[in-house]
Amino acid sequence: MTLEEVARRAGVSTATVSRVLNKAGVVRETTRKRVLQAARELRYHPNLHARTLAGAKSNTLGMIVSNIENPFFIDIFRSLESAALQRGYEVVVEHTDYKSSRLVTCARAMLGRRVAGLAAIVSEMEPSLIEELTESDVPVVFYDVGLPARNITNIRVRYERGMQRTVEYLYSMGHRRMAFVGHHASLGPLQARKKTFIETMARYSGQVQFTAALNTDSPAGGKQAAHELLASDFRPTAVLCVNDFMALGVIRELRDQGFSVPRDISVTGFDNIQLSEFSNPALTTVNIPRRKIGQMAFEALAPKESSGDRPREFVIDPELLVRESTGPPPV
Amino acid sequence: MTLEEVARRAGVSTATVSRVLNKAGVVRETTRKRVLQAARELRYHPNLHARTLAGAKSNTLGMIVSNIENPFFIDIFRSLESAALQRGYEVVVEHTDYKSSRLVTCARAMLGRRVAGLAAIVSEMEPSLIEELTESDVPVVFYDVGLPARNITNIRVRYERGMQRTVEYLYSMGHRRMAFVGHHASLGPLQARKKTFIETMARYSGQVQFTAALNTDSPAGGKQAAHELLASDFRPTAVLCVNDFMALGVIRELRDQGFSVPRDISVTGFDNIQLSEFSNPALTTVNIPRRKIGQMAFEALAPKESSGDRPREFVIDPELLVRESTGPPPV
DNA sequence: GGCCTGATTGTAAGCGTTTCCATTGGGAGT
DNA sequence: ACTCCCAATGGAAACGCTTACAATCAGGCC
Repeated sequence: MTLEEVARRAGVSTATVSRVLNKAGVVRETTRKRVLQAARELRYHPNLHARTLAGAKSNTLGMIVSNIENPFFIDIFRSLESAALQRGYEVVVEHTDYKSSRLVTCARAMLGRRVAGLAAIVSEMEPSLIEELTESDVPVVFYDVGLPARNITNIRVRYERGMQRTVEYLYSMGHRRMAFVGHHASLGPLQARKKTFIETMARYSGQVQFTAALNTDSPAGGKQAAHELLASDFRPTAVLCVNDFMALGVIRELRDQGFSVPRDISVTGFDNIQLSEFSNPALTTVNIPRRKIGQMAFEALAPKESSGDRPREFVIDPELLVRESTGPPPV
Repeated sequence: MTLEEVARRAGVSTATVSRVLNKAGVVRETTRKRVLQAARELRYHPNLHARTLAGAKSNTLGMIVSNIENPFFIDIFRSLESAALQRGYEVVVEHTDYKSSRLVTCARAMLGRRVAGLAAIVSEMEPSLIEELTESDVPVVFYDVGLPARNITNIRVRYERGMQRTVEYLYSMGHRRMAFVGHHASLGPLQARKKTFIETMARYSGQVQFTAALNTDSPAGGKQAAHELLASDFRPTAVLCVNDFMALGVIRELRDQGFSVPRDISVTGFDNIQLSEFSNPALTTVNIPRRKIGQMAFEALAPKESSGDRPREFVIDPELLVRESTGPPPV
C-alpha cells in the first residue's frame, strides 16, 4: 500500500501517481483514471508522515488548552478550527490539565509535528518554554500568559475590569461580604484573578474571603469549594466564581444546603459559556468573546501575506452580563 | 535543527545521537552528555514525521467523535486517553459534527497518520467506510454503529432497555402523554432511538409525539425543540430527551414558558453526564458508563499480547437514575 | 605478541512522498 | 521533411530519522 505499488499497478512512475493524487501538474485524463483506479483497488492511503516529510510546508496548526472539559476552551477551539478549515488548515488539540509539565511536553510534541503555528490557550506556564518557543520561530499565540516576542502574539483579557465591574455591581446592590471561588490558585493568571478580587474589594472596604477548590476546574470542584466556604464561619452574601463552569457547581451546593440563589446568596461566573444561560437560575457573568478570540488566534498564526506586521497583542475588555443569579442581599 | 547538525556539533554520528535521544542502545556517559548539550544548544526538536516514517510502529491511537461539545464524548475520550497514556500511547481526537462526510475524511486522515488503532464514537456512518476500515487491518472500535469484523470491535448500549425502563417508570407514575426530543433524526442510531421510543410507547398505548431539533445536539437545540413541541397542540406531561445535553435546554425552555419541572412536566435525559447532577432540577437520566466504555475501547485497540482473541462485541445494559426532574403528572 | 571479546560508535540502507529536471513523442509551423 | 515546442511522463535526489551491520579500540587471556 505505498505509492510505488500503486505506480506499478497503474504502469506509471511514482511521480505521476503523486501528481494525480495531489491534483498538481498535468496528467492525461486516461492515465489519471488508471491511477485512481489502481489506488482504489489497492486501498491506498497516502502516508501522512512521508508526505509532510517530503513536502516542506505544514498546514496544521496546534492548539493546547488547559482543560478540555471546560466548554470555554472548546468554544475557542471550535472558532479557531472553523477559521482554519476555511483557509485549508487543520488543527490538532492537546490538553494539559493545568500541569505545566504537560504544557512543555505538548508544546514539544507540536514542534516535533512541525505545526505551522501554535495557540496556547492555557493558564499554566513554564518560563523556559517561552524562550524555547521564541527560538523555534514558529508563530505562537498565547492567551492569558506569556509575553509578546518576535513570533509571539498575545491575547489578553482585562480580567481586572470584569472583576471590578462585577464587584461594583454587587456592591452597589448592597453586598458587603463576598467570597471568591477559584481553582489552581498557584498558577500565575489564576492567582492574579484572586489578587484582583482582593484588591478590588479592598478598595470598597468590604469583607472578603478566598476559597479555591483543590485543583479541579469543574462543577464538582465548584461544589466542593462552596462546601468548604460554607463550613467556615464567613457568611458571604455573594460568591464570585473564577469561571462559569465552577459557578454551576457552586450554585448546586448552595441549593443543596438550603440557600436560594439569588435570594440568600448571589453567584456570578466568568466567561459566559453557553451553559450559563441554561443554568437555573441563569448565571450573571462576564462575557469573554470566545468566538473572536479564536479568530484572532487564527489571524495571528496564519501567514496572511497582505498584512505585513501583525499586531503583537490583542486586549479584550470584557463586559458584565446581569442575569438571574444575582440580586440584592437578604435584609 | 536536524539530527545531523546535532551530530556534527557533538562530533559524533547521527546514529549515536539517535541512540542518545531514544535512550536506546549503549552510549558512553561522556558522549551522551556531549550530545545532549549539543541538542540543547541547537534547540533541536526531533521531527516526528521523520521519526515515525523511519521506525515502523506507531503508538498513536485515533479517536473520532460526533460532537466535541457534548461532554458525553469528552468523557469517553478522557477515559480512553488515560488508559492509553498509561501504556505509552498517545491519542488524537477529531470530530465530525455528525456529518458522515467528515467521518470519512477523519478516518482517512487517521489511516494516513498510521494510527495503531481507531475508535469511532459516532452516530453517523458511511457503509463504504466499514469496508475501507476492515481492509485496512487497523484495529477499530465502533460505538453505536458498525458491525463486528476481523479487526472491528463493537461497543453497543442497549438503548431500548434504557428507554423502556424510562417509559415504564414514567407510565407507572401516571404519565400517558409523552414526547421525545432528539436531533439528527435521519442518522441510523438516532433514528433507532426514536423508533424505540415510539414502539415502547405503543406497547403502553400512550399518546406520543416526536420532535427533533434541527441538527443541533446542544442545550440550544433542546431549547428549540421544546419550543416547537409546545407550539403544537400536543401537551405532554413528560418529555424524554435523547441525551442529557439536550435535556438541559428542554428544561430551560419549559421554565421560560412558565412550566415547572417536574410539577407540570417531567423531563428525562440519557447518558448521565456530570452536568446532569448540576442541573436544577437534577436530571433523571439513564446511566451510560462512559469511563468503562473508554477503557473497553482501549482494550480492544491495544495489542495486549496475553489475550489472544479479544471479544468482538461489548454490550452494555444501562440503568435508570431517578433524580429530581421527574415526578407524577399534574392532576 | 596475537587473538578474542565486549563496549562504543560509525556507515548506510531504507521509510513513502514530493518535486526538480530530463526525456519522449507528437503536432504545428515553414 | 525538418525544426521547435509543449504536453505527458519518468528518474532520482532530497526530507530527517531509525536501525541493522560493520568497524574500531582497549583490555584481558593464553
